[in-house]
Amino acid sequence: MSSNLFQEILLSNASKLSVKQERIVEAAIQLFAEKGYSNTSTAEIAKAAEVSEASIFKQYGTKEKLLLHLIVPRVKEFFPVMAEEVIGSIVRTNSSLEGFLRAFLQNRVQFALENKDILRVLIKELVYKEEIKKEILPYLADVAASRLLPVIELFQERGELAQLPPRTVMRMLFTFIGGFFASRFVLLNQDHVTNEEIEDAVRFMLDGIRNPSSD
Amino acid sequence: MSSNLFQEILLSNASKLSVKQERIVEAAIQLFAEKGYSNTSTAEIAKAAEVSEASIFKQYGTKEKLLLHLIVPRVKEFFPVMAEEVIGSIVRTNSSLEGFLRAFLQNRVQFALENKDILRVLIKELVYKEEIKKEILPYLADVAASRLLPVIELFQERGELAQLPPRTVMRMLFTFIGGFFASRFVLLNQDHVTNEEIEDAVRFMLDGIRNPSSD
Amino acid sequence: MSSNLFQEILLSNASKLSVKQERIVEAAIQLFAEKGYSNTSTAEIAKAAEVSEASIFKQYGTKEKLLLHLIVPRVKEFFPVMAEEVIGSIVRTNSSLEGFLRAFLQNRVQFALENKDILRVLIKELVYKEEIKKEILPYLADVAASRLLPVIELFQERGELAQLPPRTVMRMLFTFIGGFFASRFVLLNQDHVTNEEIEDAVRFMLDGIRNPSSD
Amino acid sequence: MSSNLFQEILLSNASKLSVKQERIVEAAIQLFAEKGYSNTSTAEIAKAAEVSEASIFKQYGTKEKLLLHLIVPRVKEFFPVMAEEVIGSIVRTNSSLEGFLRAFLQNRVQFALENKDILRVLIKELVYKEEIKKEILPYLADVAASRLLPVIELFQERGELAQLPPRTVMRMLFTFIGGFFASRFVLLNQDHVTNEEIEDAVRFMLDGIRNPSSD
DNA sequence: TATGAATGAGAATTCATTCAT
DNA sequence: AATGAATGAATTCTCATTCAT
Repeated sequence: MSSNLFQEILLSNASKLSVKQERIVEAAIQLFAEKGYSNTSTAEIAKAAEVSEASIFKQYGTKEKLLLHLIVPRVKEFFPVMAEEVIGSIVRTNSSLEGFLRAFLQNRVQFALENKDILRVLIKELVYKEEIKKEILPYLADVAASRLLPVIELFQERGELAQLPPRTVMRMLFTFIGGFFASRFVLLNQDHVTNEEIEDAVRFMLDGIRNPSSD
Repeated sequence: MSSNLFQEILLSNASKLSVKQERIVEAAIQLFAEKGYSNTSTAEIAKAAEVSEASIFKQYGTKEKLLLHLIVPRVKEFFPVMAEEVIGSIVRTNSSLEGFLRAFLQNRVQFALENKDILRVLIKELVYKEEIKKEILPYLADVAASRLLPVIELFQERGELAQLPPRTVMRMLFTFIGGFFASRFVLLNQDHVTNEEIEDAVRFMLDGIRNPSSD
Repeated sequence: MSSNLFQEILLSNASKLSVKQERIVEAAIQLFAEKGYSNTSTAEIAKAAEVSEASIFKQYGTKEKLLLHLIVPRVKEFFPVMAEEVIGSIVRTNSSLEGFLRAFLQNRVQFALENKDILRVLIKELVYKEEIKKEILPYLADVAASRLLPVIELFQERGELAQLPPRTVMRMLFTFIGGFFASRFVLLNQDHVTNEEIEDAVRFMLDGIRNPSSD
Repeated sequence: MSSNLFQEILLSNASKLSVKQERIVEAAIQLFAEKGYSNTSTAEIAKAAEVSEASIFKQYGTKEKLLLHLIVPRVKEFFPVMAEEVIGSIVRTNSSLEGFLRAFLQNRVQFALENKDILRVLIKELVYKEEIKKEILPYLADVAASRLLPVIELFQERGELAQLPPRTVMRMLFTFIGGFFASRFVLLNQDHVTNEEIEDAVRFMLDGIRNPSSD
């Protein structure tokens, strides 16, 4: 029943939100980020947004649709943008693999910090809610793969990247980057990420932990 | 209020469970693993376990205590064991860093597959439930650090491991391994892990993705 | 935790109640009066009031708050009024001690009969529920003392009242009048009080049981 | 269904209680006295008595029977004794009305203090529980009347007591004494009663509050 | 005699949702 | 467009009671 909700909302062009609707969205994001969708009642959202519960339902129909209305537009905005703005531009500037990874991570961390709450909601519900997972995970995987694989292949052609199957490289990067975002923003609830941390991460992705001079 | 629950249960020696009580535990683990603690009602658990709801509460007092009674003993069992059995033994056999990582990952993946549901519960609630996170995460971090840091230092002395701050190495490994377990067992809900996957992971942790011959 | 409930409700100006809300109040008073707060379920109240249980909780939050919302406004109304309307006016008309006691008792009995159920609730819970006792008894004692002591002193000045410590007189009167109301309206559940009973009571308060001509 | 319970227990000769049974009785009396029968669970009693809940039910069948087993034997012991020991003896010693009232009140206050908890239970449940009231109140009234009326008539013959209908005198005394006990031991939960208080009460019962020299 | 284990029937409370105004 | 009022269906938890051992 909810399997088409994601598509629906994905394709719909979000109309401008009124002041009250904006308040609902903000309150919901914040509460969902903190306590999770399942542990947040519509009454709490209404109170935090200073609107009536009825208004929420008038606007969004069900609590689940509200969740999707929060997540989907940001997901749409998050990953596709990754393609053009981030990857494309960087690659064309003939940057090194290291430069690319650094810029990519910096850029996405920046974005995550600016959208921290919605990211927390996304990660939490991706882990917790089967419906969300089933709807969004394949989409994320597809989009991300279509953006990242060409880059990986490009760097392999340039000889900067180990000759592993591109999908293997991608999987490793996703595993690490996913772990990075989940641990920093959800588990540790960090409000900022130091340059050092980013450098460590870039270094790890590039070279791992082995002492290169050990033979 | 619940901050002592963890300690309490951690220190308590679980008494033997009757058949019905065993059924409660199994049903709860399975349901929590699938739908999450917050989306599982005690009525569902009772039905799945074929006991009365009252029996659950007689035994565990509250739903939250039930959750902790599922998680805590396994967490106790999971990590400390890591020290002696896994790390210790492996290190003493003078194995290489690569051998250690491979054995470690194989061993923990094996353990995870044997305790998949409880691991899923743990990861889900670690991400979702503030109380669980606050109680268990520091404990996990402590135990894990006390086990892993000596190993890291050992391999650094042997010159096999890059001369990075041990805590940095540890953080990177946790990030990756955490991402590995969370993605495989929670997001993808895999029932097995191929050798290839493990080899890829070991390779990535050791050497990253850079082409070593690129200079 | 409930110690501020009384104050809260005491100070709050009850808003107008809808028809259904009025029905809740009536049903609750009647049931609490008959069976006591602790032996009345919210389901029973809902059924008697022909509303849903949810409506009760939407309106009052908890069962205990409902109880206080029944009691407090009436207590407020009951005793202060005693001051101006009853005592004040009577005293100023230069009535005798006997006339005062008679009028006072008649007036309060009249009031009690008109508010019999709520009085029964009050007395029952005053006796039974520590929280109610702790919150309301001191308030009742204060208000009553502040009204009655001046009257006692006035009649002592006039020489109509025995030269006993005013507080002693007050305590005796409270003991007797409290016993009178509790026995008549709670124990015996009387629906009316005869003039004869009032006269007997007035006589007893004034002169006790001793034969005055016995010396 | 419970209307014969009282008679049953009243007529049964209580057998000696075992140690555990004694503990049950003590725990129940104390808890009922504090929180009331309706707000005390059998689980609490079992815990306080350090026996199993099953033992309580084995012994007493139902919670209500337990209550009656606590109350009835003491009520039996309380009032009949009043006849012989208290009233009879005092009257025959040709004591004055004042002496009688003083001795009576002193004696019953003493008894009440020695059995404070059971008295609190009795008063609370008399006020709160219809079944208890219906069963015990008539019995109390009967016994008390049969003891007190002869005394009243005796003092009237001696001319010490006002020439009022004996039942009227009795009712006034009950009202006052009931109010005295209820307020001191239940509402105020006093642990002792001063001589002064007793003197004040005796004085009030005898002479009321009127200034005798006012004519 | 004593009790550990189990439970059916309720209890208070919460929740997402509807609808008339 | 917004909401106050209302609720059916759960939800967590409690309770007196039973019974096999």
